[in-house]
Amino acid sequence: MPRTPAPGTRERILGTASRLFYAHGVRGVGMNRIITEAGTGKNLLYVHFPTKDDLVAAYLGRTREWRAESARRALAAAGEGPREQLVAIVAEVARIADRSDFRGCAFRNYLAEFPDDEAPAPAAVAREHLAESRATIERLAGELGVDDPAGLAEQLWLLVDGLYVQATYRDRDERRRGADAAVALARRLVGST
Amino acid sequence: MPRTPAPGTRERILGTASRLFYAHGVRGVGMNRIITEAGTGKNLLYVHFPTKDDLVAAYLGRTREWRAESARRALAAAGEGPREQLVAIVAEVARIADRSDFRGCAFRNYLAEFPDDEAPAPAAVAREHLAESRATIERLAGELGVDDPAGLAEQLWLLVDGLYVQATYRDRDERRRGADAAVALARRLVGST
DNA sequence: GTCTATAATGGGATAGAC
DNA sequence: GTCTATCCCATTATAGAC
Repeated sequence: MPRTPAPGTRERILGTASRLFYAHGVRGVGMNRIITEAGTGKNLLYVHFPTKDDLVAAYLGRTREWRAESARRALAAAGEGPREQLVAIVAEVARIADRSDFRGCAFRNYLAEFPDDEAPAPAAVAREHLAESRATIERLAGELGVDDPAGLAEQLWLLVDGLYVQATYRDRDERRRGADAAVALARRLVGST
Repeated sequence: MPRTPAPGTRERILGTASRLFYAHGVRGVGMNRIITEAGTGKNLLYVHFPTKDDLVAAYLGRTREWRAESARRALAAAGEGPREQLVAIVAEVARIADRSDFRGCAFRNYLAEFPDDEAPAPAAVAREHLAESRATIERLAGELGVDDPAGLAEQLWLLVDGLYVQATYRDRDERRRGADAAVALARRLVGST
């Protein structure tokens, strides 16, 4: 019976690849660099991830998981009403966008880099995450009982989009100001005190 | 005496390259493809643009010019007060973002694709354009005489950022709704009727 | 047998030569 | 415009270390 391969290997490769893809862009990072920085052999990487697209899809899937987990925790920590939950969503993005190592949304960055969906698997992960995030905002806006829940959801989603893209080109002080403005505006939009 | 080169050649090359860079991303378009689709010789292209970075910088510079011209026209068509001018800025972006061939902001897309500024010239063009656009909003917000002009400028800038990034991944119907929401929110923020 | 290290392969990239 | 030089890419094959 063949021995189980070292259990940490896959995670180590994926962690290194994720860090590099996120920091420098997917096309800006070659497989050789991932192999070198992960300290693994070339063969082993291709056992776990037969193609680069598989590795990219795993990177986006991993990012999607921790983003969903982070959002889930933020919603759990907020009050139960849809008003508090909507503010919590924007505030969570604002808090993330304020981190020094944050360089924008991995999914939006990926779709900007590959507009033609030439790699179906990673593009699907990115689009699914965006659709799911947006659906949450639409659902909460609907529970709010306002006149135009769809319009409110659009406006809040604009703030989320804006927060993310600012992180791709603004310095940290500017991002901080953008984050504060986004949270303040979100509170105003949902009619919170 | 050597004949003057055909005057349209440079523009034709640059036009073809711009269309391709914008549609498929800078890294997604090779020089061979530009040469083929422009119907020019390889020599001629490298005479006008010695390196790909030169061509990319010219593409962004050209885009910057028509964006500045379009914004100038929108401001001239709007009322003279800062209130109307600020709404006109957001409305102009919303109108552009609604076009079927629009695929987001060329500068934000470029910076998402090349986060490391490895090519100094194009990155400088992109960052200068963003800084200049933002300065216009800050100036107009300052002329408005509100309590927190910097905060208002941040909020309007979030809308502009959001409008642009939505165009990179949403379909046209969704973009239309986002554009309407952005203009409505901009009016509300500046206190317009 | 599991992994690393390295060479080899085929394709496409920029760029230059003629 | 075609042809070539040089390089980097993803991927595969080979050789060897523990």
